[in-house]
Amino acid sequence: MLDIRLIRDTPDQVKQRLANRNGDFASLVDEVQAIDTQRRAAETERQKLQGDRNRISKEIGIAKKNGQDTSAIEAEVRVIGSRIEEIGREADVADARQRDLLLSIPNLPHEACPVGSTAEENPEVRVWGTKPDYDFQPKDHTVLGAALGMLDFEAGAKISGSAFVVYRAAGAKLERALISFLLDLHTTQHGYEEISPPLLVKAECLVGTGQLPKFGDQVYHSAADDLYLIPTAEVPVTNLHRDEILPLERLPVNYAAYTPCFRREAGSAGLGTRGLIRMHQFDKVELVKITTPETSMAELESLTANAEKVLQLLGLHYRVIELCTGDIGFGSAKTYDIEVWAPGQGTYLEVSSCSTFGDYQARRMNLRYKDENGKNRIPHTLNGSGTALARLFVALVETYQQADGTILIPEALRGHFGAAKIG
RNA sequence: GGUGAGGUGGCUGAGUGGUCGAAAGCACAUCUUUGCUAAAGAUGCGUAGCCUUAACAGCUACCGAGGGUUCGAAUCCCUCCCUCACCGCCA
Repeated sequence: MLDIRLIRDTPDQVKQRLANRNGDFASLVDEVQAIDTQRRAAETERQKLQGDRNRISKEIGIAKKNGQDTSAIEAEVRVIGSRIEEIGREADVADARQRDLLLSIPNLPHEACPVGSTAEENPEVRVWGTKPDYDFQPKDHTVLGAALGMLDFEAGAKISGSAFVVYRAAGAKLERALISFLLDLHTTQHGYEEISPPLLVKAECLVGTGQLPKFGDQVYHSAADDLYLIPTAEVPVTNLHRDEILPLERLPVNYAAYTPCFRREAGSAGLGTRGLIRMHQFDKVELVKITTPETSMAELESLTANAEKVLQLLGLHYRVIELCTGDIGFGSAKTYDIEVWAPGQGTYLEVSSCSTFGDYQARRMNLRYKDENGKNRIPHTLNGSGTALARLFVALVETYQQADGTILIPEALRGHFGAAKIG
């Protein structure tokens, strides 16, 4: 969430920067300011009255010790007490309202984030490789998957409904090989610590990373236990340090985690899309960093580079685009998307989204660190997919398909997969 | 799931209704002294909010969480959570 002081001191600048986003947040900013004024007035009065009560109660204690009658003065305190209750209720209501409002205001786009309103205005940052040529018509991964017995969408639908899939045989093994390939790369080459977190988390975690309260309809929820299925490993992994004060030596924190991700995709365009492109459950290796504010921008570049390395090693053509202010996520200050080329689709697929959240998430989850002067400061959090598996699977299978219907396994993956081709 | 014990500041640990935000020790920081790879002493040392300021200071809240009793709660009552031990069950 945003710093209330920033809103208090420079509301117009805050509004101006939010105006570059999609949606109208100016009225929320006004409302927060109004509530903040109310809250502080009530808070000040409450504290003054509490001070009075503390002082007088102390006097009562002393008087009683001296055997004096205190009934009159006790009655006086009782009046103060009921006033404290009254004004305290006001203060609490205002406080809760202020927090709600702050939680529903998105992050300020970073100055370095290009201004724009739609995805069409996202600048392309760089391109790696070229679109491969085929002397045959490249097939879609669903066709290849069915022919090679790797993907079974009917079984997925039968067991769980639409947008679920069953990987089988070489498909299941390829998925598993990709997961360990990604984890090994990031842990041994890029310095990340491997994390295997719970897949069910408490509501506080989702508030911390920003999915709640606004996007509650997108996550699966177990009502009986009030636990949520994670939509991304970002949630449990970033929240590992919720409510903590990290020593400076601990930074930067670098975590890599493989988890399945669960998303309801309610009202989402493309949910009916054929194949693996948009599923309710998919695998992903996520990279998470916690850094000092000074280094977060540089860390965003290295995080993105770490994710790109995956595609380079696999020999997959991709491009990196930068999201404009109208297209970045709720909590993000700046985001790069990595899109891999899928020949069977004839389009680029987003396989990674690398963002810095500035101090937005850290503030929500009360995460701090001690700086060199021993002062508590708010660190920056970053995350990026390294990468999403289902779409990587699509790009890989479609890119390396051969005229005879077999699929070549790229050199870098053969050790993990244990064979040079499928079919 | 059952029974028992317990949750106090970075750690250990005292504190069962009234100058307790909390003794003491450890750790840490600064200073002093003796001196040498250590010792002694002094001082400081939680978090957040409010109000203010050039700065200091002041006030309020926080002793697992939330309620309650009371003029006053770390301390009494209720609910919940967590940890540990043993038992049961179990991948």
